[in-house]
Parts: sequence; structure tokens; C-alpha cells
Amino acid sequence: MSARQVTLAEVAKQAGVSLATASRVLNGSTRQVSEELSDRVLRTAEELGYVPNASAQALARNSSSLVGLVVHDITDPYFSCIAAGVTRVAEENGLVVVLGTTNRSPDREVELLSTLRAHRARAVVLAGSRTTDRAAQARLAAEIDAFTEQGGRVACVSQAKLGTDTVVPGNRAGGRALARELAALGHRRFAVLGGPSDLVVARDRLAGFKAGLADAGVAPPVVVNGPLTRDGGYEAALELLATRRQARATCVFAVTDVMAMGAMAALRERGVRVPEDMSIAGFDDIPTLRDTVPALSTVRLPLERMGEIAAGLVLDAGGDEARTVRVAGEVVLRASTAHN
Amino acid sequence: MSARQVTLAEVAKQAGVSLATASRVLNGSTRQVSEELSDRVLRTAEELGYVPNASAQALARNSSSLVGLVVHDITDPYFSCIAAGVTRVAEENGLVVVLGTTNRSPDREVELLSTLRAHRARAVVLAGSRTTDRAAQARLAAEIDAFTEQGGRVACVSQAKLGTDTVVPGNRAGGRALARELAALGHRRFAVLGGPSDLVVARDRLAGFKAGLADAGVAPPVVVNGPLTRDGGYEAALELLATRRQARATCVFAVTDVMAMGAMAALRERGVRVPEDMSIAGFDDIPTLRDTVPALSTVRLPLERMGEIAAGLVLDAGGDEARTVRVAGEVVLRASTAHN
DNA sequence: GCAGCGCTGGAAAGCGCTTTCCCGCCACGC
DNA sequence: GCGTGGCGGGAAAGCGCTTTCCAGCGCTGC
Repeated sequence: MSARQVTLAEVAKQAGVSLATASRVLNGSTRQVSEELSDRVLRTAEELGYVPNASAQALARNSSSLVGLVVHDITDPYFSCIAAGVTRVAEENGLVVVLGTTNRSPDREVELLSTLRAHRARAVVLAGSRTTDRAAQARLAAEIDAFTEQGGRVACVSQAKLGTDTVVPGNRAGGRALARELAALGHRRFAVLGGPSDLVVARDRLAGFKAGLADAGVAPPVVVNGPLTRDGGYEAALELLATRRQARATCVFAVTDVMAMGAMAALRERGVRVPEDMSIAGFDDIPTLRDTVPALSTVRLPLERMGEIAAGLVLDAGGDEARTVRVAGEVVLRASTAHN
Repeated sequence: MSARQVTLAEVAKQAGVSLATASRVLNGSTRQVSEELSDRVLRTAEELGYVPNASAQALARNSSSLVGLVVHDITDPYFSCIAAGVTRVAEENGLVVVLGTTNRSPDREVELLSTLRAHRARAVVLAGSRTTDRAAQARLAAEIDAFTEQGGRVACVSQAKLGTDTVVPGNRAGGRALARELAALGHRRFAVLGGPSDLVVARDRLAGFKAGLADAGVAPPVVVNGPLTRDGGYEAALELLATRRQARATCVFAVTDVMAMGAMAALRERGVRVPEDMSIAGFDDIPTLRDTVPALSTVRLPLERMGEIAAGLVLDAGGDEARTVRVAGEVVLRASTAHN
């Protein structure tokens, strides 16, 4: 047990070469090494089962092979899809991804970033939406600065005024397009499950949706706020059903698919038929949507692709300018929305 | 940009103490440091925004704060739930989890383990089922040995004869119990979507299911193999519908919830009503199940808990004996299974 | 024929931290 | 009064690797 690890020095000695030579052989150095020595080193390394000590390399090179990925909740399909994209790209580049989950706590986000800084992560992808809370945002910005100062790159998925590379989904445009299409179906009374009021994505989608309704000359929707989770959607839908019985909306938009799923469950329980009694639409097009009945209308975002893009941004050094990649949402009407 | 990072040496100098003292103050050393010096160090560290270099610490201490987590596919709810459990525990212990995805490739699994070894990860949780392929298993075993030799701990989630700590879900027992309950509903002709034939979990669940049917004096099921994914379930269900029209099963068991979801989609498309025309059950009780219609009967596994347990095993040093924690599956009959 | 160059190999100086070892100091106890 | 022991502080030796710098050597070019 616990046999000490094979070191480069041992390999070098065994192969009868210097430490420097062994190092040059076993890592793509710019320096040439004669084929003979090179072979010898390679062979002994193989025999001894040498694996370089990543910490030591990181220390000596002053750069590690870690990429951070910060999400709110890895069980949320939205995040797990993005995570899949990020890990794919990272692994392709021989990097290793460190997963941090915040449970939607801005403070935790800052903490994680600091940890990642301690590990000298070469880059970080911040998925999930920034809060609008000033103080929290300032702390985050400071931590991001510290991180970039140190030579790391940061990319955000979703809106961010933080001066980092960003993948921006067309939240506003998507919401707007969706609203117009729903209005075109004949709906005139809308409700929105708007998520937390201090979350940028939620606000943008809502704002877009309102704009779309306005475009169509439809009255503004009733908005119910709540957590951006499946249960949040469930509760919000119940609240919606409880109030405003008199002039109930005929169509409800949940700013997130997972909320929409919760909402559908609530409607089902209350005997409200979808789409006959109430149309419903979400946003994101998470994969699990394929298996809901009725199939949920939504605005499709290429989630996994977004993860890949973010990882791409953060990995190829790029200029000093913060780059922004926009990805458009595509309205997908399915069975959960009907003519009114 | 790229201002060099604050080092311990700078903090020490600024605070007018030795490197040793600064180190002792800023990390829980056993040695005492006078309150005065301690304060001074703490204060300057704070002022300078000192963050210890994790690589250097890992090197000096010969142990890192990394915990590996290896899954097949992070977008699969089964794995993302386990991941959530693992990350929670890891973060509670001040550790950082590195996420590796194998896409179900045994070779990739070995590669990842090797990378984790290079990083001197202190522990690894291997989620996902081991293959029955001898050669692949040998390579994995060798890599696991190398890892533990080096002082790291390894835990597996699911069956494993690899001599590591293991969290073993009651696959066989769960399958068996489920079969009996379904038989008790009056079904006599069963089909199973059995997943890949070389996967241990899949085989165990199937074996248990067969045993349960035998217990109830019911004929063995028709088995269709295929990938352990949603689309695999979809295809398998189609195949099932295509053949055996004459004496079709009245109840189908998918060894995995995600497969069951795919299968339900296939049935729906083909106009086969669930549960009127066909009952269906899965295994795992992934969270998304709450939102399928009809709600899917299944065998519930405490997925997130399993992740926590695995992380727990792997983190508290424990003896040298491989420990095994069994978690029972609980049959949950919902709307997708009806009397026959 | 020799200065100068390019090329390969090795010695050694770090990278930032931990930890051992040693030293000086201050009670103590006899 | 002096030997002991305990304790807080610092010097310095690593941890395993990268990389600079230098030495040696065989060539080319005048």
C-alpha cells in the first residue's frame, strides 16, 4: 500500500539521463532530444508506470490544467446540458473540469471562484444568471477581476455586464417572438410565471414577452414571481389558479421549462386541461421536454452548444476585448399551446 | 493585467514574520503562534488579498484537495443526481470535485482515472456500471490499483468486484420485488427492455425481474436489448411492437427510467395507450418522472443519497477493508401500471 | 585553420508552500 | 544557581517538476 509514486528523477536515473532530458522527452518541450535518449526515457517511463505530478507541473509552469464550471444546480437539465458541452470541449483540450454548485447563492459563487483561483484554474465558465443585487454583483466582479489579474479567463453564460466573454442567449428576442406567436394563436389574456424578480435572465425573458404582447396589441400579462425551479413553477401556478378566477388567462408562459413542468403538474392536479383550458409554454427546450404530455411549447436554446461555445471562448486566449457570442432562441410550438 | 499573485513570502515579509510563521498562521498547523503575530499575519494576508497556491500546497503536503467523479453522461438525471450528492459532501469537506465524463467508454474511464492520479486526487467516485468485458475490467482494475497504491481512495456506485468501497443499490432485489407486484396486478405476459447485455446493473435488474416472475409462476419475459438511453428505450420499444404481435406482452419493464421514458414515447406514437393497452415500469425514480403522464411506476433509488454515501465512504479514511453499503430499492406503483 | 554558430545534454535555480530542526527564552524544581 | 523542559520563532531543506544557462561538439564560411 501507498508505495511512493514514481518521480521524474527516478525515470531519469533509470534511463541514465539527466532530469532535464527526461522532462523534455516526456512533455512537449521545444527542445529536441536525440532519438536514442528519447526512446530510452519513453521506455523506462512506460515500464515504471510514470505519471507526472500535475501539482508539481502546475507549480513549475505556473499554470494548471483545471477549468472551473460553476452552476446553480447540476440536476437541473439546463445546467447539466451546458456542463456536458463544457466538459466535452475541456476534455478535448486535455483539460480537467472542476464542478462547483452554488445552490443559487451568490456568496457561494464568489467562494467557488476564490477556490478556483487558489487552484490557479486556467479558466472558469460561470453558468447561471447573475443576480441584480448590487452588493453581490460587486463582490463577484471583484473576484472575477482578481481571477483575471492572475491570468485566468472567465466566461459567462447568460447576460453579464461583467466585462467577461459571454454567451448570450436571445432571451428578450425569444420571449418576444414567443409572445407574438402565442398572440397569433388568438390568446388575449396572458399570465407569466416570472421566476425571481432579481434574476437577469428571468427579467429579460419577461421583458421580451411583454414587448411581444405589446407588439400584438395585447394587454400586459399577470406576473407571478417565485423560485426558478420545478416546485417554484408548481407553486406559482397554484397561486395563479387561486387568484384572478374571474378573468383567467388562457395562456401562461413560464420563463423556464422546469417551471413550466411544475406548472403543468399543478394544472393537471387541479383538473385544468392543457391545452384545452389553458395553453402553456416554457423556455430553454431542455431534453426532458420530449417526454412530457402534452409536449411543451418553448423557445429552443442550443444548451449543450452554449456550453461548448463558452468553453471555446474561455480556452482560446483571444484578445483583451471581451467577446460576446449571441445564440438565438427558436420558438417551437407543440401540443401544449392551442388556438384560442 | 496579469499582476503576479500574492505569495506567502510577501505576506510574511510585509507582516515582519518568517515564512514558517505565516504558513502556520494561515493554515491550521498544530503549532501555536502568539496572538500578536497571528493577528498581524491575518491582517496583512487580508489586505494583500492573499490566496494560497493550491498546487504548491498539494506538492508540499503531498496531497491535494481534489475529488474525482466519473460518470457516463452528466445530462442523464441518474448521474446528475448522484453528482449532486457527491459535490455536496465534497464541498462540505472543503474539497473540490473534478468531473469526468466517459460517454460509456471503458477506455475513457481508465484515462480519466489516470488523469486523476496525475492530479493526486485524494479520492474518486466511479459512478456508472462496470462492463462485463474482461479486458476492459482488467485495465480498470490495474488503474484503480495504481490509484490506491498512491494513497487515493476509490468508491464505486453500483456492483463492483473491484475491491473498492461500494454503494450497491438493490438491483436484483428491486427487480424481483417489482416483478412480483406486477404479476400481482394480473399480468402474465411480460417484456423487458434490457439495456446492453454486458452491463452489470442491467443484467442484475433483469435477473431479479426474471426471478420475481418465476416466484409468481409467470413465464419468462421477452427481452430486447439496446443502449441504456432514452433513445435506446424508444428503439427497443418499437422493436418490441414490431415483433411478437400475436401474443403481445401486457406489461413492459425497462431496466432504467430513461429507457422507460423513451419507450413511452414510442408507445404513444404508435397509439398504444398506457396503461390501458400496456403497462410499463422503470427503475431508478429519477426526478423527471414526476412530470410524465401517466406517472411512471418504478423502483425508487435514493440517487442523491447514494452520491453522498459514496463521497462519505471515499472521504473518511476507513480501514483497509473494502466496505459495502447497500441501499434498497422501493417499488413505487403509479399510473403507468394497471390491473390486467 | 579558426571564429562563430547551431544543436544537444546536464547542472542548477527556482515555483510557493510545509515541516523539520534548531535556537533562544522563560518558567520550574531541586 | 543551574540543569530541564516546554514553547514560540526562524532557517532551511525539501516536494516534483520546468527552464535557464552553460558546456561541449561538430559544422560552416571566410
